[in-house]
Order: sequence, then C-alpha cells, then structure tokens
Amino acid sequence: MAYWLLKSEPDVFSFADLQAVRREPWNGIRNYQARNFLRQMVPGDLGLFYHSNTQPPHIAGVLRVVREAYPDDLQFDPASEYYDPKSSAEALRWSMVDVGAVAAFPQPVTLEDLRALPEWAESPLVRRGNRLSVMPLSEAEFQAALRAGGLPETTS
DNA sequence: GCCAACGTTGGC
DNA sequence: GCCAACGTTGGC
Repeated sequence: MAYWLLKSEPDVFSFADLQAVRREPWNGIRNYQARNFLRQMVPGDLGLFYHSNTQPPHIAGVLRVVREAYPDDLQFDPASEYYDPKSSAEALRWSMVDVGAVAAFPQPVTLEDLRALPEWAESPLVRRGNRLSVMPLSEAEFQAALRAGGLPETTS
C-alpha cells in the first residue's frame, strides 16, 4: 500500500466534485516526475486531495486509486489545452489514473497546519516554490494528516 | 551539450 | 499582483 498527495485547484475540480461524480480520471498531468508517480500507483493506494491556488491551501479529503495508469486521452485531442502533438500511441507521453473519494476531512488541514506537524518537516510540499502536483507520502505523513483532519487512521 | 529566455505553478 | 522556483525550449 502506497500513499500519495494529488493537487487540484478547487475552482477547476474540487474534492466535493470528486464525491459527486464518485470516480474521475486524473488527467492533464504534463510533468514527467508527476507522470512517473502516476505510473507507480496501484489500485487500492490511498491519497490526500490537496486544494492548491486557494486561500488557504489545504487538504480536503482522502481518495483512493481505483484504476492503474492508462493513456490520458486529452493528449490526443487537438481541442484540449492538454493536447500534445508530440505524443502518439506508439510513443506515449502522458498517463492518468482513475480515483474515487473515500472521505472528506471533518477539519480541512491547511498548509500552515502541515508545517506544524513534525512528520511533515521534510516534505517538499511545505517548502517554498514547490510545484510538483503528484508526490508520494510516507505512511507517517499520511496518518499525521488524517489525525489533524479529524479522521481515524484506518480509512481503508 | 550549454545556458539564456521563457512559461507555469502556486504561495503570499 | 508579485515573484520564487524550476521545468522546458531553442539558439548556438
């Protein structure tokens, strides 16, 4: 079981949106490091849903990976902002996974809250200028965030 | 292969 | 709105 953090701007797609649709392809990732993490995901892995570009930035809930990485169809759609003319089925560039909502945090955990948690001291998320939108978490980071958010540690 | 210019992310 | 961080692009 691996743990992850996935960022989304809530104005674009929020945790409440994920709860409403139940299941969603995590598409539009156009960064190689983030893509490589997507490809490491396994159904059953748990993740934190982070709301970026909002005031204050915060973790809103827990998600679960429900389908392993497969081709992100937006890379082949010329009408999409995520279209990539250099990608092809033979030389695939971008992947996505499907995720589902597990539970909303009773208390959203802000970036400031995370900085106060000793378990998060080494996380790139709490460092200035971090732009990675998909990153692995240690079990200690994951569980500490759940505690801070008011969820029991066993959400699986 | 280097690196300057540029673009994007995302906190503040 | 500003700007730090940093990935990408393209000239050479």
